[in-house]
This record gives sequence, C-alpha cells and structure tokens, in this order.
Amino acid sequence: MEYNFGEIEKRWQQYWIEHQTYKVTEDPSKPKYYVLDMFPYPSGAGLHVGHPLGYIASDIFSRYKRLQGFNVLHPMGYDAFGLPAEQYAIQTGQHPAITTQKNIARYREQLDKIGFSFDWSREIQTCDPKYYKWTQWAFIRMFHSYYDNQLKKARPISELVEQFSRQGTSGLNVACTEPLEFTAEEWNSKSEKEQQQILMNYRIAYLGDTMVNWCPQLGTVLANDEVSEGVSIRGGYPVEQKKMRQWCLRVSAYAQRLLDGLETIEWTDSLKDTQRNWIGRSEGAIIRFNTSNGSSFDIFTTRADTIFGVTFMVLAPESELVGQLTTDEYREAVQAYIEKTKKKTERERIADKSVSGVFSGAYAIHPFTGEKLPIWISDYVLAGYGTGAIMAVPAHDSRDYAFAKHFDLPIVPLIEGCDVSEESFDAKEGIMTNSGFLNGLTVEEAIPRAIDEIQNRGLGYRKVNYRLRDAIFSRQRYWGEPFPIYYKDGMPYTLDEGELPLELPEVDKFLPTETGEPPLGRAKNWKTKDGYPLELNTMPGFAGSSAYYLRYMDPHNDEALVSKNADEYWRNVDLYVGGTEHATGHLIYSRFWDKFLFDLGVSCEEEPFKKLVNQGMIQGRSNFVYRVKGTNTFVSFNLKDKYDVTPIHVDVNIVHNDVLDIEAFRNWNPEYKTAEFILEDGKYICGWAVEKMSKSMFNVVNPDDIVESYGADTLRLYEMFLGPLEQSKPWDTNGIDGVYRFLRRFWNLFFEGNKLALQDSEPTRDELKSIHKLIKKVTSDIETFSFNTAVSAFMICANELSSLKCRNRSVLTDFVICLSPFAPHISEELWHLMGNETSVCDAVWPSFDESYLKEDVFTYSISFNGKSRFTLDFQADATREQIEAAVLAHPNSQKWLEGKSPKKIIIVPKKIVNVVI
RNA sequence: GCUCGGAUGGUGGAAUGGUAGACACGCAAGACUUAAAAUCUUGUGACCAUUACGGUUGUGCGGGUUCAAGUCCCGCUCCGAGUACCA
Repeated sequence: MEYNFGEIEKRWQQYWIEHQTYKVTEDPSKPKYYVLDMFPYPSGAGLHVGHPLGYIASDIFSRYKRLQGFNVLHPMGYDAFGLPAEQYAIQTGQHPAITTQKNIARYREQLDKIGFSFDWSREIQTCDPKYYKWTQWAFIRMFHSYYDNQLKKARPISELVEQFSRQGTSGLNVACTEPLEFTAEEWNSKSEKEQQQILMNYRIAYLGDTMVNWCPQLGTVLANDEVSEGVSIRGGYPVEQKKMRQWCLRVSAYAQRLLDGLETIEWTDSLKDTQRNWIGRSEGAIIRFNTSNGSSFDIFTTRADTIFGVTFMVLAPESELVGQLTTDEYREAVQAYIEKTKKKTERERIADKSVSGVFSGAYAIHPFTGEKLPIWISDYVLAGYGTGAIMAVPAHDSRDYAFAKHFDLPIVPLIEGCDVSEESFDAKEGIMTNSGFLNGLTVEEAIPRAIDEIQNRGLGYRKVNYRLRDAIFSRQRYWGEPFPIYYKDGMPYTLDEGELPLELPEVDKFLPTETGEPPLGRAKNWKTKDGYPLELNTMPGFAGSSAYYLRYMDPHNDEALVSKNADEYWRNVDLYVGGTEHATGHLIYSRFWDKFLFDLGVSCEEEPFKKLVNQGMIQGRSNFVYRVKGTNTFVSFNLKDKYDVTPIHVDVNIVHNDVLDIEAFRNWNPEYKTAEFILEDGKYICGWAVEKMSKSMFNVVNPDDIVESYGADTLRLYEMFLGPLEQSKPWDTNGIDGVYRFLRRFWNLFFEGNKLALQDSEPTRDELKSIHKLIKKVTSDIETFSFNTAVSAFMICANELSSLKCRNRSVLTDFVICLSPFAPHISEELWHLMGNETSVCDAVWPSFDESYLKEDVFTYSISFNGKSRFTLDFQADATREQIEAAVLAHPNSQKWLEGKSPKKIIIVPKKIVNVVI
C-alpha cells in the first residue's frame, strides 16, 4: 500500500480538531507539565523553514510527556504589537490591526500544516484588549509599589506614604532614583504635587528624566537591548543619546534577585553568563572627595587599593557636577567640549577611540595625602554608571593610562616591580608599594583593607554596583499598549482598575502630530479621564511578552490575570524553548515581571522558566549559477574555472541536490528565457554557500512547500535530523530523501500488498532486542534533547525489523508509539489501522526491559600496547583467566608479542582486551 | 579587549577515556526495467597492497597525563556568538 501522506495528514489534523485532542484543563489527578515556545511576532514574510525548528522540538517533548502520563499545557499565541506593522501602516495607511490579523492568519495556516499539539483554545494575542488589560493592570500595580531593600520585595506605596508622614526618611532602606532626606514635618507640609514628585523617586513604574536611546528615523526611544552598535535592531537606523522624561521600570531594584535566581534554574551556563554580565554586579566602594572650593563629590571604584595612585579625577560630560565644579576661567572650553560630545551619535562615540577631554579648572583633595588632583572632563567616563565620576589611577587602568599619556599627567605605580613605561598594569596581583598603610599587602588583601580604612575615617563606604539599568518603558508609537495614566496638574495618576482595558483609539495617521506629540495625540475620540488628558506614549514590545506565560494558564479570565487555582496548578514553565536573541531582553524583563507579581502574591513561583533550551538558528543555503561574462551562457560548477564567470544567486526551489532544473530556470526570469548551458554529465551543477536566509539571496525555503512534496512528518523528522538542536546550521533540502525513505520503509513494514499484515504471535528474541534497544535510546535521547540521534535510532530499528521480516503486532505497536511524538500523522494512521479507537496521543509510552538487551556473546577487540589488532568472541560469563588464555593462545598473538611475554593484561568487560608488552 | 562556544570523510553529523566516522546525503558498481524514475543489494576517510578475514596513517596545530585521548591537562591557530570605554 502506498504511503499517501497528503491524505493521511489531512485526515488526522481534521480528527484532532473534531476530537479536541489537544485541549487541556487542570486535572489534579495528574502531574502537570508546562511546555512553552517563545511566541512569534507575526511578520509579513510568513514562516520559513527555520522558524518551526524549536516548535517541533517542544512539540515532540510535549507529546512524549503526555504519553508518560503528564497533563501537558502546550499553548501558542502571538506577540502582535510591534514596529514592522506600524511602519507598514505609515507607508500604506493600512491599519496595523488589519496587517497583524492577516499575518496571524497566514502563520496559523502554516503552523496547522505541521501538526502541532497546541491547545489553540488558549491562544492569546498581545494586541487583544482582553489580553493587554492585564499588561496595563500590572503597570498600575508597579506604579503603586516601591521596593523595600530590607524585605527584598515590592510593597504598596501607601506603606511608604505612611512612613513618610510618621518619621520622614529616617531609617529608610528602599530602592530609589536618588537618595532624599526629609522629616515627617517636612513631608506633611508639602503640597499634593510636591508629594507626588517625591514618590516618583520610589515607584517601581516611574517617570524619570533619563538619558535614552533616541532613534529619529523611528521617532521613538529604544531600550538598551533594542540597540546594537549604535543602530536600532529593527531597521538599523542610527540612535542618539538624549535626555527625556520617560516611563521607566525599576528593574535595577531586582538586580540581586535576578542574579541569585539564576542559581535555581536549569539554563545553559552560557546563557546564565550572558545574564550575569548584563546585570554586571561589581563590589567596590563609594569614596567622597572634597574639592579645593569646599564642595565634595562621590566616586565609585572597585580598586580602593589603588587610592594612592590617583593623580587626577574625571567627570562624565553629562554629569551635573560639571556645572558645579567648572571654574569661570575654563567654563567656555568645557562648554565647547560638551557641545562637541553631544553632537556625536552613540555610534560615532563607539567608533572614535581617540582620547579627548578638557580640564575643569577645579581640584579635588586626596583624602589621605591632601594632594591637589586636577578634575578633568572626558567622555570615556559614563554618566549612567556608578556616580558619573571616577578617580583616575593611570598606572593600573588602561583607559586612565591612555588619558594621562595624552594630557601628560603623572603616573604613579603601586605594585612592586611593575613596569608602566609602555602600558598600565591592570592585573589584580602583586605586592603594594608607594601606598602608605597598604604597603607590603597583596592586592587581594589591600582592597578590603583600604575600604575598611576609608569607612573608619568616614570618607566613604562599601558599595555593590550593578550595570543593569532601569528599563525605559515609553515608546512614541501607535501600535502598542496605551498607558492607563492621566495627568492632573502635570502629575500622572492611574485609571481605576475597573476602567481597564484602556483601548487603543483610532487615529487618522500613524505619525507624530505637528506639535511633535506621539501618534496618540491625533486621536479624536480619545477618552479623557474626567477632563484630564491621558498619556500619549505607548508601551514597548516587551510589555506584552513579559507575563504571557501566566495568561495561558487562564486565558479567558476577566476577573484576574490568572486565577489562584490555575496558577497553583500550572505554577511555571517547565520547559521553555526559544532563540538566544532574547537573552538580555525578554528573558530579563520576564524574570523581573514575574518576581514583581510574585511579590504581589499573583504568581506562586519566583522564576518563570525552570528549564530553557535554545534552539540554533537555521541559516540559508544559497545556490549559484555561473554566467560567462558578457553572454547569456551558464557554465556548470566544475567547469566554471575555465571561463570568466559571474556567480548569480538562483532560487533554491528550482535546484534539487545542487542540480539545476533548466526548464524552471528559463521560466524563472524573462532574462534567462534564452539562456544556454554548458553541462557536465548532462547536468547543470550549481555552487552553494551558507548565508542568512532571506528573500534577496533566493534561499528561503517555505515549510508549506516541503509539506506539499514530502509531508509534515518528513519535515518534522528532517528538521530534527539536521543536527543538534542547539547548534546553528544551514537548511539544506538535500538529504530530506533519507528520512522520507525511512517513513516509507516503516510504512511498508505493516503491509503485504494492500493489506495490513500483522501477526499476533510471540515476538522473537531478536525482534524484542531491536525494539527495546529503540525504546531505551529514544527515551534517553528525548530526555536530553538529542533528537537527531533519536531519528537515527528509528532508522536503524526499522532496518533491523525489515531484515527480520518482522510483522509482530506488539513490537510494531511499541514502534508506532515511540515514533508518534516525531511523526504524529503516520503514527495516528497506523495506530487506527491496528484497530485502536482512541488517539495515539492517549497511548502509554512503552518501558524497556534490560533483560532483552543482554548479549550472550561479546566481541572483544584485542589490542597490543593500545593498538587494536583483531577481534575475538567470548561468552558473557567468560572468566578473566579464560579470556587471557584464549587471547595468548590465538595464532595472531604470537605475531604481535614477538616472543616477549606480556607485562600486564587489561580487560575492559564486554569490550577490550589490551595486552601491555 | 573580555566572556562563552566550536574545529571529526566529498557533505550534514555519531562516539559514558575503550574497535573513530553510527545514521543519512552524495558517489560508484550490480539487480529489476525496452528505457528512465522508484525500489533493492554491495562498496565508499586517505595511502600502500590486493594472495588474503592484510598493513600504514588518520579527529585544526604543538606538547603532556594514561595500558588506552576526538574526549582529560598545558600552550597556540582559525572560525562563530555575545558584550564593550562598567572605573
């Protein structure tokens, strides 16, 4: 009987819909397992063959867990707000909602063809008001919360207000933008507006004046993870630094918990490392320096031990200290320098490695020696890190060194025997010298000793600093969640939770207003709250994706983000599958958001994603034809060196196993209608290269086309067979025939002519051995995500059973169940043909029996001095003496022993005998 | 610069320190066919032999540990990813 995948796949996809096979509900009688994919942004280009890689892997795992008796939650949805739909709207006038819905429909159509076990009744779209109601709700809660450093959790802001009115800021230990001090009387005598301004300093969602990444082309600010090398990730437009009043999330308050949480989850070490670097914890000290005019300022350093090597100070150009410290004499030069650095874009600043700076005219006083230290201003010091000011130790910091050399400032070495004539000595090792009370100590000892001394003298204190910045949460765009915020007397207030969702209004154009307000400023019927104006910014892309995994647990609940009941059953994601590109964006924000919800008691787990697997990127594999210059003649790959040729990209879909379909090529482009070919062996062979998968390279392979010609099961198996899941690899349709042949061979195991031909007899020992070997291998391969070797195991077993002429019902039943997570359609078909009434999804994963895997006879490899020479068979119960005797008695042994007697004989059970001579 | 990966046939890739190259593609030969496709069988790292069920060599390079190293250790080379004046 023919393996008609088209018919089979259609039939069972229909069956699964009709029987709601993949619908799940909370079932306390079963253990839960939550498998989640990073939901896609539905782009206009549709899915290419790389996108489903992770979905197939997670689908295999979900189906496997289900067969093992778990109640598996495996949902899918769309991250539907975002820039491309809005850019498209600006160009075409088509409403982003329409574009998005169209793209979603296309995605769904493509996904459906691959046979995923998603519970689509739980589908969410982040642009759906019913969904973003809860994004807005969480924002309101963040607005009304502050972070208590003592309790290490978020608390209602009302508690802070109460504390202010009772005791002011005394004894306060909370996360804030800048430390403030006031008494209860002062607080109580402030106006409503003044109090609101002060509270902004503490809210977890707050309005702050911060340096932001401003992208003029996109007309919006961007988060740090949306910018790379000075250009926007989406679109690649230049980004500049600008000070703006923006909504921010106090992610930095959670820095330590985000760091500590990494210890409790199963992520790869490299991803944890990336997050650790991004959080960037560094231990050091804040040291106060007095200036010659009587004021003072703080610096942060991790090298307090180098305090005696400070020869000058440097301020960031953006620092507020610049204005306070600069003397009148130098004011003009400083102003000019600041103007110059401001003009540079982020990108230019990165590219420009040259040293620049200007003297402020002011001096700091060295806290130990009383020496006068000139204060400089330079853009190598960042306003956003530490205090925006540093103590420069040119002998032991390469940047300070470069600066000192350039401006001819003194360099004082502090480590015995170090040579700083050519470069600084940055290593944290050696014995201190020229360092007063630190002399003779190692660097390791000197750091804490120096900080102790500084603390004792009241010059500063120990401080842990984090690189992690607060997230900038405003976007000057249309296609995002509106803020549930209105302004009264210039201060923001939240809408009542009962007024949510605050829906996105209609606008006539998706561009900023003439007065430079965001697009929402155009809304005619935009609601006002009791006559007060609403916030015109919208939320960024990561807002909707930060807590979506919670919403899948209870997607239709209008009363809560997630019910207590559903949350306590599903808890958190057991397996999260997605790309590494979200390592510092989504995966930080999600963890932050979840920790906040955990503090509120909404989420019962402190980490959202227990185990995380990163699938590799699928790159494109481009094909080339070679046109002889100045002609319309194309020469085959191996003959091209004899001609002067230009390589031209050719659509990979008209090339099979690197052989060009000449007819299709002539029809591909009118230019090639009359093309001539110089063939080899009657074929035109194309060249190839690995490139990014993109339309312009003509190397995009569409999953629909593969499903059309080979079937979804073949696509699924082949994507897994291509290589290790985590590894990046090019898509190469060559080779797909291998898994396709396997499926047909497997299919044929069941049939004699057109009839199902199964036998109910006892399986033979060889059949049992083969199938139990498969069960063992596939079980362990799925557990370790080695899907590529699992596919090989299927092929091996099918070949073995085929040569054994196995028709045994129980053996083939186990095979079908094992294969069903990988190739659900063919498995479902065979499962039903074998007389089962229910879906193969509800079968039970077979267990393997080691006793069938036992060998009677083992083939030993006999080595002499580690070099393998011949093989010998031994019974499993052969004794050491028997083996030794047999080896030495073997005629070949004489040859390798060369008359000498062995020093030692090493026997590795069941495998190796090594004779050491 | 720093951090983390990786390097194995013509290709994708297998190998708890124990017969390197599983499995698959491709290629070659054969069977079936008027023929082609499909299918099946056999072979396939390189080199030397071919009377053999033979020998030599071989996992980016150079050392080391071990009876035994693709795998562990030290020192390089190249490639990829992330990050970057973070004091």
